[in-house]
Amino acid sequence: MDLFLSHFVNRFDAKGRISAPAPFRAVLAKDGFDGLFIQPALDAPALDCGGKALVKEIEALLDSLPPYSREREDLATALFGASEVLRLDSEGRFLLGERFRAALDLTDEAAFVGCGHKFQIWEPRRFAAHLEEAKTRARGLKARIGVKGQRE
Amino acid sequence: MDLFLSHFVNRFDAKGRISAPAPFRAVLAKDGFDGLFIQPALDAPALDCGGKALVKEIEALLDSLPPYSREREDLATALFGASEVLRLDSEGRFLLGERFRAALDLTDEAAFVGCGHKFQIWEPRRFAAHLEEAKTRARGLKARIGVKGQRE
DNA sequence: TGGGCTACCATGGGCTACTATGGGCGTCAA
DNA sequence: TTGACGCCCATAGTAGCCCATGGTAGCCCA
Repeated sequence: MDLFLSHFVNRFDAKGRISAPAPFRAVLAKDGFDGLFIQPALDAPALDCGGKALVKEIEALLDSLPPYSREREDLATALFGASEVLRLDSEGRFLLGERFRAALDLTDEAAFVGCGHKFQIWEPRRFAAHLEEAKTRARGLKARIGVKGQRE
Repeated sequence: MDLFLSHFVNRFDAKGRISAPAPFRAVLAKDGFDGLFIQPALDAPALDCGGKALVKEIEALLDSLPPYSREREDLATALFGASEVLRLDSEGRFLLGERFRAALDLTDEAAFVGCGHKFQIWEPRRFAAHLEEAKTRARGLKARIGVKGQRE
C-alpha cells in the first residue's frame, strides 16, 4: 500500500534540518524518486510534497490544458516555478529553505500529513485547526453522499 | 464469511499495547493487509478500523469527487490525514497512539465492535450506552417494517 | 454426561533494532 | 577565509520481536 498515511510532528535541529518520517521515506523509496519534490500548496498554508507520482500528476494536470495557453503557462509557473527538489541526507533529513519556512510560519516543529498520493507539511497548530474544519465539512459531505448513494 | 462480527473488550498492558481480537485478526489476514488501518469516526466517539477493504472504500469515495476540488481535499485531509496504519506484533497486538486514546477517553480497556466490513474501537461504557440507544432505534425501525410487510 | 487434556488466546516482560535528534568535521564555493 | 552544506558518528527513547505464563474454551475419551 504505497500511500502516505497518518501524520507526524518532527522538530528542526540547530542546523535547520528536519527528519522526514520513516514511513514516508519508505513510500518515497518505493516510488523510486531519490529526493523530495516540494511546492507550496495553492490553496492552503502548507507545502505539497511527494515523489515521482506527484510530479506525474502535475504533468497530467498541465497536459489537460491547451498547449501555449495562458492558463497552462500560469499553472506551470505557479506549480513548477515555486517548487524545489530536495535531497535527503543519509539519516533521512532535509533542509527546508528559508522561503518555505517563513511562508508557513514554521519555528521549531513541523507536521507531516499523509494525503494518500502526496503528503503536506504544516505548522502543527495551524494544521490541527484545519483538520477540525475539514472534519466538519467532511461530515456534511458524507451526509449528502449517504443520502444519495449507499455505503457509509 | 470475511466480516467483522461480535464485540470484545480487551485491556491495555503496561506498554500501552492491546490485542486485536483473534477473530478480527483472522479477517484482516484474509484481507491480505499487513497492518491495521485506523481513523477517527466522523460521527461517533470511536475509531474506524479495517484493512485493505476499508482503504479501498475511502479511495473510491475520493475518486468519486473531482480532482483538486475543495470537497476532495477536505475529505482526503479528514480521512487520510487523521488516519494511521499500525502494525500488529507477532501476538496480534498494537500500540494505539496517545492522540487516539485521549480522543476516546480510553484508560485501561477498549471495546472492539464488529461492523461488517470494518470494526470500531470504543470506550467500553460509552459503547454500552450507544448500543442501548441503537437497539431502541432498531426496535422502532423493525416495528415499522413489520407493519408494512409481515414477518416477525 | 462428566472429567481431564490440549490448544488457543490475552497478557506480561526482556531484548534489540530502528528512528529522531544532536553534533563534529571536511569540502566546496563565494 | 568563512560560511553553508554534505557526510559521518553518537545517543536516548521507543517500537517491534521473541519467549513465557495463566486462564479458558473446546475436544476427546471413558
